[in-house]
Amino acid sequence: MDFKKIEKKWQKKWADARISKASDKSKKKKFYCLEMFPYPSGFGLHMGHARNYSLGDTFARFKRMQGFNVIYPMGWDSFGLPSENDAIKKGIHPIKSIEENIETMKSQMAALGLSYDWTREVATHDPEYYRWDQWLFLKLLEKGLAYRKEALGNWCPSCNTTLANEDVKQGKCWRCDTEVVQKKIEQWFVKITDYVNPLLVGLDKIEWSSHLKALQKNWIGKSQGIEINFKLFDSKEILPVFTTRPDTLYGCTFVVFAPEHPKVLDLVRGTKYESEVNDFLKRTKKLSELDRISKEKAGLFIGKYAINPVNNEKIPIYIANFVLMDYGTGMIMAVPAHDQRDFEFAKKYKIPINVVIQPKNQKLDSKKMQRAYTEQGILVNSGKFNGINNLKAIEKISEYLVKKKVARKITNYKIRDWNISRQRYWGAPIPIIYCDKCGVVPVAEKELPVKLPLDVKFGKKGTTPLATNEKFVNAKCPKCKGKAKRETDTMTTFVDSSWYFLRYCDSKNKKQIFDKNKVKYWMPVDQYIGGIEHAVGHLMYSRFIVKFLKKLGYVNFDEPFMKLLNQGMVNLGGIKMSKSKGNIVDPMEVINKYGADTLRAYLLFIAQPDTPFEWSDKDVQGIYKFIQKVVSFADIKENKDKKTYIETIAQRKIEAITKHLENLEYNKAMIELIDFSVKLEKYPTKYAIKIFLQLLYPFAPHISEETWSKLGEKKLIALSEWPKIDKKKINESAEKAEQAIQKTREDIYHIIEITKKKPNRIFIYVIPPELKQYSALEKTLSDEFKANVKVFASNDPKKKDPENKAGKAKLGKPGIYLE
RNA sequence: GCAGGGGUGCCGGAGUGGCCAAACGGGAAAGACUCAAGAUCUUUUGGCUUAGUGCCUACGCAGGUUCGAAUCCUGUCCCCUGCACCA
Repeated sequence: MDFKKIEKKWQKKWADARISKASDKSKKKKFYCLEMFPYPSGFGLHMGHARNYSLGDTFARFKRMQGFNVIYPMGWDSFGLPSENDAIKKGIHPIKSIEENIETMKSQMAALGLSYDWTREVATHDPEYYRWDQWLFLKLLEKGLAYRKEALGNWCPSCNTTLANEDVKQGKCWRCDTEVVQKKIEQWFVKITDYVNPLLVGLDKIEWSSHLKALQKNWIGKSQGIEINFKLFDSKEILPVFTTRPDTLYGCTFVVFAPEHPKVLDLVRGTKYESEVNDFLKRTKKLSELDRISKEKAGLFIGKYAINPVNNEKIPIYIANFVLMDYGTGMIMAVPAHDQRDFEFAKKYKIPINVVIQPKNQKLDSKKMQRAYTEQGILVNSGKFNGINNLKAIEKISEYLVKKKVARKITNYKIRDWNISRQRYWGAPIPIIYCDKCGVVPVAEKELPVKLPLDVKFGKKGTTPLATNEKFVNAKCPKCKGKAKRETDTMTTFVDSSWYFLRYCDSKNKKQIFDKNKVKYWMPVDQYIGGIEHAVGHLMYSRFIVKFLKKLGYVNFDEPFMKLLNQGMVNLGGIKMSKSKGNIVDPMEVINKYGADTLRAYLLFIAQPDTPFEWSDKDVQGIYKFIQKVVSFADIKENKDKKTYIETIAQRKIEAITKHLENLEYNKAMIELIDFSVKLEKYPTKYAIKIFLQLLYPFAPHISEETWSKLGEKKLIALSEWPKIDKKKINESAEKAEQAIQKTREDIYHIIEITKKKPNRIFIYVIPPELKQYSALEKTLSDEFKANVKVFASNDPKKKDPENKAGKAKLGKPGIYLE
């Protein structure tokens, strides 16, 4: 079987028939099927891509057959670090490597039989693309959503750039796994925090997995509580703290500042604590984020006291390494009796522990406590709130404090503004000019794009490649026309990818980011497919940008991706396939050996699409056998004996496979297909085979097309209509079954009558799938009859046919057998 | 700690109230073909077994509902994934 030849042939025929073309002008209902676009890597497609795109292509082909006007585009997330690093190491300019890589990957995608509409292709390194990144940036700036500030940022020492919080996974760089350090640097931020509520509320509208939604919810980290004002002792100064547990306020025995809190130095200035505090700050600063977390709680009394507003107690003020500057107010009220961290700290520094919540019918002794009591309970030592359940007390004490004007209700979020600056070359330049006179000046919209110069030097220490091109750096101030310098940072590639799906709708537009009407027709994306690693990055940014564009009036929807499927990883040896681990199987090798259809069908069959699976060559061979069986259907002899049976099966398969595909249960659909093929082998009819091929086509398009044409079909299967259930056939079959059962019942009575014998057992051997009804037949027989007879029905001649069991009774044909 | 998802035979993985000792694929065993291997095909693959259309034990564990439970309910144990000194 020459798969390569067959596959090439059909790929060409599909291209000639333009089956992938998504028409902007169509009366059909649209369907937007999208996969996350790849970075054009020098290593080409990996198995993860193959899995991702097989899922997408199968779905797109399915939807086309269902009669939708399907847009199924592909493009390139072509800015980014790897090619820049290659440029430094190997001296190849990114523009060269990227464009070569794109060509390679494109041909690999073709080999896999992916039916993209290439007329809509985009590449983010194209100035015609990134000018709209810059345009977006200017819009954000104009609306006050982009700002520049010097702040502690996540710095990856290996990538030599800052990272957004979303790029840091478990304290490490998402790209290179290097531990991230904190570095103070001036960067551009986007106020994604202005959109927390829409981002949260919008989740209810979209069909994403609860897991993914939870990730985003977690990341946004909404928590409602109150900000309580503690007074500085002997002063009018107010120290606000944020808490979600005002019910424990009576048990607060100290307050703690984050070490970096600016107030701290003010408070100790000129006191005997100053040098000690400075020492402590120096030590904490040295620690990386990770070390700081893993280290034991450590802190320092700073010689000052605060007043607990609820009982006017004078309590000491500390600084401590476990308090975060960028959450809440950077200061906490510590309740050692009921918070484990505070408990440990209090034990270490011998601070009093006051129990204010107790379980019912039990007294807690603070001296004997081994750990904080964090369960529910009844308030004690809490003045007029004694005896109240602590959950209820949260509300009561809050109200009391708000009334007293020492607190206000507040909602806090964990999510931070989005740092978009990268100190790297291969990205979209940020369209900003710095003028000594006028300050920060945006480039005018009509001057876009600010082109990324190709003539730069790589690998110069202490500077970025962009800064080595003086022609680029030195610019005229747009305002005063005086000498000025350009921003040499570029944007994170996540800006590029936060709107590319909109550009597909109108990829050639030179006048505007896109035509509103075209986007209105195609968007939102009906089915998005991609990795879960983008849960809080790309998927959050895209939602944000779309909401922003809606506010600007550019789009009329506020959620870009209605349905999302996160495909699972492909493992080998128990871990994810990766070049660095050396455990990869190259999809192209599999295609060369077994053909694209085998690879696709295998990837879809082997596991639920969202579950990781272990690669197995043996399993691939199993699917290969199946594919070969399909080929043999082209010259199979019809067997009309069981026409009704196999045609009814066909109806069932249409129903099941359609349902499974709609639910993205590709593996189950494949199981049904394989099962169908087993039955077809036994009772083949042309009608059933044709339905089978149509159902198989989205999964294994080439071989389905080939077999289809060998059966004498002139029209492409790709252009055929998705099979519909033929109710007549189902009814017909049900009727037949009903008749057969009727007849069986009569026959049983009849046989007994004429033989005058009472059989011990009756075995009904049947083919039709309505086995349940046969099984129920026993119940319809008379009681007297039932008392002596066992009725058994089976449709499995293989297992139950005694012929196969040590040559017992002959049982070749379906019918009634009495013993 | 918070949040999400799971426990089915040798393995992967279907099955959500009776066609279930459990689909489909892999593995293993036997046979056919072959000088042989591979490929292919056929059969077997929980235990007992008088070989039966039988009995017993089984879908993490323990109970419950039901004529009937892998499937529903309650409790419990275990595993995975994400976030995390977030106050």
